[in-house]
Parts: sequence; C-alpha cells; structure tokens
Amino acid sequence: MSILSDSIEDFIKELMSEEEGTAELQRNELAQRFNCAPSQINYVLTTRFSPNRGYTTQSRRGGGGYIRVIRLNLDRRDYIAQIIDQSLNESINMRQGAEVIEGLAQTGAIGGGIKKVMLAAISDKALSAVPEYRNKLRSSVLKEMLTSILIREDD
Amino acid sequence: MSILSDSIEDFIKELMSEEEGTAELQRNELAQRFNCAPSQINYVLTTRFSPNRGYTTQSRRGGGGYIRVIRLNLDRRDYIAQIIDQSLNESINMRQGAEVIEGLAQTGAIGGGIKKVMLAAISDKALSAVPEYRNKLRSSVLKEMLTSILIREDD
DNA sequence: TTAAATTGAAGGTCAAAGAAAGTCAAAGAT
DNA sequence: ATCTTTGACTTTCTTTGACCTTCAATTTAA
Repeated sequence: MSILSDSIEDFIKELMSEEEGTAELQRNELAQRFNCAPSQINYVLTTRFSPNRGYTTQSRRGGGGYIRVIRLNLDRRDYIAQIIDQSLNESINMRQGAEVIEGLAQTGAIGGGIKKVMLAAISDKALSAVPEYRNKLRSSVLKEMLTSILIREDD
Repeated sequence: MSILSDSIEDFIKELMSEEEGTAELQRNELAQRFNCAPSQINYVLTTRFSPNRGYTTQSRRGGGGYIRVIRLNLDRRDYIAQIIDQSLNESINMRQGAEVIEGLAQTGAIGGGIKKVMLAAISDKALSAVPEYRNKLRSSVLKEMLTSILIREDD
C-alpha cells in the first residue's frame, strides 16, 4: 500500500532532519533504493517540495551531479512566504508586482539594493522578448527571487 | 564523489590566496597531482576562471612553460558596464549567466543577497513559462538588473 | 663561429564518451 | 477524475585522448 511518493517524501524529510534543513541526494541512487524510475524522484520533488510547501530545490547535472532540497526559512519572515503562496500563483502586472516589492521594502524584508534589482527584473523592458506571457513570467520571476531570499544564508 | 574539477578549482584558489591574486602553475605537474588528463586543467580554467567570472589567464608553451591565473581587479561600475555592453547583447544560457553573476560576486561588485536574487531571476525555473525564448529573456532580465545597479542613488 | 635545423618539452583544441539530472506524455491506480 | 508511476528522449556537465602549436635548448653545417 504505502504510496511510493509518500515513502520517498518521508525519506527525504528524514535526511533533512539529520542535517540542518537541507538534504543532498543523488537521483539515480535514490531511485534505486526505492526501486522506481528516476523521474519518480522529480515527481516527488515537484509535488511535495515546492515553494508553496516551504521548500525549494537546487541541482546540478553531469558527473558529480546532485539534487539539494532546502527547507525555507519560514519562521521569521512568513510575510514573504505568504506572498509566494497567495499572490504569485497567477500572472501579475507591473503595478501589482511593484506593490509587492514596495511592501517588502517598507517592512524591511528587503533592502534598497535588492529592491532595485527586483523591480528591474520584472520590468516590461526586461520581459520584452515575449509580450504575450509577460505577466505570467513576471510572477514566475518574482516568485523565484523571493524564494531565493528565504534560503538560509550560510549555504 | 568530490568532483575533480571542483577540487582543482579549490586548489588553484588556494594558491591564489597565498600569493596576491595570481597563481602560477604547470599544467602537466598539476594534472599529475590530480591524476587526470592535462586537458582537464584547461577545462577547469575555461569553466571556472573565465573573464566572466572575474579571472584571466596567461600562458607560455615550450620548455619552462607555465600558466598564470589572474584575478581581475576592476572598478565596479566599469566592470558592470563592460558586461552589459559585451556579454549581454546575445542570448545567454544559464551557465553563462551564472558565470557573469559569479564574477560580479567574486570581485565584490555585488553582495551575496543580490547574487542570490539574480541567480533566481534568470533561472530556468523562473523562465519556465516560455522555454523557447529562455536564453533571450535571460540576457534581457540580467541586463536590466545590472543596469539598475548602475543607476546612482545610494548603494 | 654562427645560423639554421632538430628535438623535446611545454601548453592548446576539439570531439567523443560518460555521468548525471530534466521533461513530457502515456499508462496505471484509487 | 485525479494522482502516481514509468520510460523514452533531452539537456547539461565532466573527463579523456588523440592530435596540433609554440618555444627553448641543442645539435649540425657552412
């Protein structure tokens, strides 16, 4: 019974509790351990370890490749987490994006330098290559940027 | 596992910290030390010590030949302007983008916070909405972010 | 006694093989 | 219906080896 995905999820969380909020794994090795297709691991990662659920992932391909699963720092800055969860699932226009960023700056969640960079990243100019998807992209880019600052600094 | 390339990179940086921002090495000797093909050294140099990452190399062949790795020490604003001008007119892939950002961080042109945000902004994940234009978008977003830094106010 | 030829010792290039991880759509379960 | 699972195919990164170029030292020939 015990759904495969759930077992893998538990296993990764187990790993993560031993280390400090991160787990580093090798996709093929893990797939072998659970006797499943490697892409199953990706499925678990996207369904169980998404930013909305308080996680993000980093990875590297090729020899010595790995997948790192990182638990986001939600305790102190859950304002940001809330935005990721609530405001950035749909597409957003420039005004809405700027409002979000301004709000973060006002509350001191981000500094002036990062504010400038973020505004630039979601500007129409930056996304001009694909006018049709602009707003979708904008929320996507902003979401990733916010997620990145929820990753603990030490790394 | 400990990826060979990473070890060699670390070793060269170690050398460089002892001397003042330069390291002089012999390709064959280094290859022997790491038990690898000499061309592996070239691979590390081109992927880890490129101009985009804030380094250059000089070398001489023949008897008594050597390779010298030099960390660039450029004025921050000039450096950024140069990258905008030279590296961001074409579309760039993630690797190239990360190189540029890494170079900026290495030379102290940007801090760790901005580095993280920038890497997130140009990641495949952030731009996943439109795979076809990814690389074009990536250079566009990065260009706007760097430009924003050059706008004088504070920071 | 040189000036040219040879040799050996570097480093450079490139393409192919190998080693991961990512994507996506179709098939299976619940 | 929706969530899981799989497998074929793709992309990215690393490592190696065969072959090329450059340079300095040494030998050779005038």
